[in-house]
Amino acid sequence: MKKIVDQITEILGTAFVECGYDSKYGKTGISNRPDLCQYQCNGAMAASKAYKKAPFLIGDEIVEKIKDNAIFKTIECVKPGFINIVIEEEFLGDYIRGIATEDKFGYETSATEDVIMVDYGGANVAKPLHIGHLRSAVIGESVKRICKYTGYKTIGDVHLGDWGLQMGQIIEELKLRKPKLPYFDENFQGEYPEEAPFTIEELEEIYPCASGKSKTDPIFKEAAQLATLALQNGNKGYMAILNHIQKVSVSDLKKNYENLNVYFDLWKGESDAQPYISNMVEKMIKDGIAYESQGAIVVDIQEPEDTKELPPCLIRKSDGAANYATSDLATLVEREKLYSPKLYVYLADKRQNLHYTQFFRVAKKANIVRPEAELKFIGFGTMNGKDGKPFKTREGGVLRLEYLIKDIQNAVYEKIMENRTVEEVEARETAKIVGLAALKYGDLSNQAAKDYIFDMDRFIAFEGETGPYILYTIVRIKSILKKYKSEGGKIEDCRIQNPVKASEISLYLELSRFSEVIQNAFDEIAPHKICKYIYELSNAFNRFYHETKILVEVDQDKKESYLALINLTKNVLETGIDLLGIEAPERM
RNA sequence: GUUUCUAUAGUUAAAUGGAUAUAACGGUCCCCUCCUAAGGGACAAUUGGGGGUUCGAUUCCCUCUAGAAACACCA
Repeated sequence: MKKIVDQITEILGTAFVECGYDSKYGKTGISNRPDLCQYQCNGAMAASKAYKKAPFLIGDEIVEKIKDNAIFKTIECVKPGFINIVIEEEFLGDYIRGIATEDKFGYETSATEDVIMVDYGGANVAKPLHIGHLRSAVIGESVKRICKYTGYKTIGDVHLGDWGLQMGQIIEELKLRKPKLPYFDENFQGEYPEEAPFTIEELEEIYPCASGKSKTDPIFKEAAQLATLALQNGNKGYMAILNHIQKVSVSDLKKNYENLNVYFDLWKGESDAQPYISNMVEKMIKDGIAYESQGAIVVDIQEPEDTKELPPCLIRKSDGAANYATSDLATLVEREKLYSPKLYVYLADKRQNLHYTQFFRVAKKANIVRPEAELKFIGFGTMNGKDGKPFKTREGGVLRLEYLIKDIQNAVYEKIMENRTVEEVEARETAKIVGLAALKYGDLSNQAAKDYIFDMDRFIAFEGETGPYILYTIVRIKSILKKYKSEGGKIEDCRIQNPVKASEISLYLELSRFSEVIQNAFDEIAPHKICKYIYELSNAFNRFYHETKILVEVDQDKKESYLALINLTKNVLETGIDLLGIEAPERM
């Protein structure tokens, strides 16, 4: 269904053309002065310069041309040259009746076969998720869902950190602890055991221990580097260990991500790119793109139009091992081969900006991706404590993600128990859902690129722009609908009438914005736009709710219209939170 | 040193170059005979400094100040 703003833009665009101006001046948007009008067009002012004519003269001409159109209740040109528009209730009513029955509330999908690859999560094997992984998972999941909703085939890849020095460190430490394992016996011929020689708990202890040693003990560090290289050269025993590490870690990570409502389509890792590396690097050298510098292989990425200096990208270390950029590039080789995405979205800490700039440029320069493929980096800021510094535990350590989630769920539980008399089991269940929503909404409602302050009390508040407030609104609607159904009513039979009261019109207008918001959130890859929208929609509903008695309304048509309206509101809100990766409980 | 990002009410955050900068929290006040008051309404309060481009700048450009970060063999 064509969006209301687009319909108006088209009418105005035609009028501009008929009056001898360019159609682009017809561009109309939501008014930022709701007290004056619902929609506004600023084209007359822009046109005034191009056509050397006073803006209000142009505006008047346009208004004169279309003022009799049935969709406008009022249309006028004011002060410098704004064209202010209020639409007819009937037109609005028609539109809302339309979106209530259409798939995706009338959102016109791009409906292509194109693929969007979302690279997020970024967990490392052998290492539990900590708060540093929160934003990538939460924002990435939402971005993936938004892309999918707009009609693209979307693939989410966790892209595990399972390669590089960290693996060498673990192998070396394991060798010191259990030297008799067959993996370390070069003459071992048989099959390696199926069972991993460690549990996830041991692994999570081995890794920081090894990584610490590597910093203080140069002998250990060298051994770890050798092990890394051996692994990268395909040492059989080491590969088998890597396999164990992956298996043990992935099943644990899956569980943890599931608790966050985050699901990946692919569980690939850096190690999967390994087979592509040598050919890729050789080709780049042969093509004259990559060259040797200080023993390493690098690629220049400076371009003539650059005003600033960009350091070259290192794609092979002097000891011959692969590094970060190498595996990212080689991963692209595989992704191009298997999926040829139209768009790649990478989510990572914004501090990695330079790395992504370098790696994208190399990918383009070496033709690793097709020229038309687009590579986008969404860098996000850090989650800080109330002191404005990166969030730490009381002891100054890095907080495990599961503990953070538990903390917030417990806090919500306390709050539910002090307010209501709900069964403990139900309160626990509700607190789980609401707590997660509070955390995710608190994160997603900020622009990704900015740092934000984690304030538990604010996030779990039921007032203000918070997850719980949105969920509360949904629950409230559900409870009215449930009551209606229990009295024998059928929501499916209810038909939406044209809006009458101001609060009703506002609610209709909010609902009509849905498609626009989705498009905007997708274009800018900005989940916070959806947060803002569902918050405003909730507000519009609550205002309407406050002054409208729904179930006791005596006029049957009106009552049914209200019910259909709030049902639609609920559906839109539920779609909205789903795009954020949030769920709503039945009761709160 | 070079480069990047950030700067908005007391606090936390919004704003395709548009009108009187928008919300929330906190503050002051008001509203339940009523489907969840876990709600609604009212009031006070903000664009770091200085230039420029523009009819019009929180937004674009320059500069200063303050904070954060990245700068080849970690990922």
